[in-house]
Amino acid sequence: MPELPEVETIVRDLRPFLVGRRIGRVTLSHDDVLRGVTRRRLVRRLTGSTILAVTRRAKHAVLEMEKARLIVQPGMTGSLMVHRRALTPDEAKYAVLRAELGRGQELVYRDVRRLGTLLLLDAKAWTRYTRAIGPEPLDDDFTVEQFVSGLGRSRQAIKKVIMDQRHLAGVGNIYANEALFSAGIDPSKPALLLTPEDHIKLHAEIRRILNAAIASNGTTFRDYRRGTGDTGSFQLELQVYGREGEPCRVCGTRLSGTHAIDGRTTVFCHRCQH
DNA sequence: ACGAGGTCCTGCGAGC
DNA sequence: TGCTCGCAGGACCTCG
Repeated sequence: MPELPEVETIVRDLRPFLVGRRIGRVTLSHDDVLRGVTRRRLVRRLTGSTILAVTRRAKHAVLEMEKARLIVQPGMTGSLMVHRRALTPDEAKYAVLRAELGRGQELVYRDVRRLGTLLLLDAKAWTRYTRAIGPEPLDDDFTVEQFVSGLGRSRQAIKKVIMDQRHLAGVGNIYANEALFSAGIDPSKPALLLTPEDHIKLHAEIRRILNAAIASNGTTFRDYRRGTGDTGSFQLELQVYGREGEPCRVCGTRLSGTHAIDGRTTVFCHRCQH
């Protein structure tokens, strides 16, 4: 679920509540969200640590502490928020990680499907981890040239390539669909067949849409909630995602849908996109 | 090297 | 009403 704009929203919402706070009691309901760390080690490392910074890399929220970083990858249904009162039974039911912050506040990672993951990385492991992820599309120095070199000469569908986190950070299924529509590019077009004009348009549209989605606090299609617990509102601005069979907002053509690209829901206008 | 497909999980809505 | 089936915003793995 959460793609770059959703995680960016979460991180911005949580930052004022988390920076400088010391973590008290920590509980974990399921071990299956952990990667490369045991429950025992995670709990021991978090307990008593002070959160120094809350940042985002790709689709991950990063809590930086003195000796380690907690990486939260929300997957499809993960959410992260600070509760300022006792959790309701429903909130508690899917709370995977709970970390007390004092003053009756609690940081909660909630994940219904538990496809999300938690990692605990030291400085060296973090460097290795972040180096394997592609460039941040919203960085000031993310140029068209950098974008094109990241695409490689792949014959794979452009949609799959821009969703590949090794090539580009943070773009998931919703924003890949939207950016390709706005750029007028067929999602199944092999990356190596994109024209220089395609590159310029797609680079610009990815950035424009991600920024617009952040301004709307993300897309709540179903589960996504901001760090405040509220929904985002970019779903009101989606042009193609979730609109299969409905008329294209530009030309009125019935929007097509397929699962042929990497098995993911793809919606596009066969008249506007080539 | 690449594409296809399965896997991890649970909930929900459609259809019977 | 109640059941089963397919599908869901992600990422990783194996197989051919």
